[in-house]
Amino acid sequence: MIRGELRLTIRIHAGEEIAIGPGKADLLEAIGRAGSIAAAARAMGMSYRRAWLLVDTMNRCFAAPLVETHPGNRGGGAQVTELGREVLASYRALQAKARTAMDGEELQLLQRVIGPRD
Amino acid sequence: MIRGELRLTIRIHAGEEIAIGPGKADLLEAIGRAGSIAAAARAMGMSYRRAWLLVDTMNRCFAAPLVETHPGNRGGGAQVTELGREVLASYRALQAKARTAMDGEELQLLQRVIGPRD
DNA sequence: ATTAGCTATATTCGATGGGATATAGCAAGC
DNA sequence: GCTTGCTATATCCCATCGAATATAGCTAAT
Repeated sequence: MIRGELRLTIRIHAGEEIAIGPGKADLLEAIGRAGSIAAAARAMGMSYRRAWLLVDTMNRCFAAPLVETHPGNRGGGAQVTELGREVLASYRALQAKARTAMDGEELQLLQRVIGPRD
Repeated sequence: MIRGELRLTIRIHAGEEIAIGPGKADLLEAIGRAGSIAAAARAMGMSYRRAWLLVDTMNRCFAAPLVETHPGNRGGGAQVTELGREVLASYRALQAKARTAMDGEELQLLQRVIGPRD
């Protein structure tokens, strides 16, 4: 019998665009680890184009860039800025707070009544 | 200067499908008010087809239907079942708990650093 | 019986998102 | 100076989503 899986999505919008959400947060982390947009994209199994577009949106939505980029092979790549780290940490903190806040009887009820067929 | 708008999305998955999320919860409420899928769809500005598909998914994902339907003009329509009301109430409670849990300095930081341009 | 308005379903079409691909420019190492 | 692997961008193609449309069956009121 399949039980319900909770998925919580936090997005912060800036007008029409999504300044940060789950995908962008993950990408930010991946860039921090990988040191470049291209390597982060490969690690996440996403196209460079998509990763670049996400970074571009983030950088445009915030008061200052979350990711700094430099062209070139050995000297090039991308780094997460100080603001980027702050934003990421705040986003993760929000996720954690929301997640723990939801533990309770309502969630258990919902998960309990999820489909006993297939 | 545009400030960030928070959007919190709670989804409960049953395998591949979404058993309930923000759109289905709103639809459930609209059906409760309108008394039919068709009227609810009109009220929400969505096609009957889409509304029906959402209802179908909900009914299949849960242990018992959240919406009971009856064909026909005057005697027909759709009602939210007791389980449907429970699920909706629980979902709304989860939303409220998560929303209030997120109020704090992290959220304020995020909203403060959202784009001062355009 | 006819009509109205619902459920239930198939088909078609247009918009959108994202992958794949192709350049072009740049910086460091060889 | 050549190569490599990054950034930055345009183009094309395909899959998916949902609106629009078209039936068909049902039920109650007229």
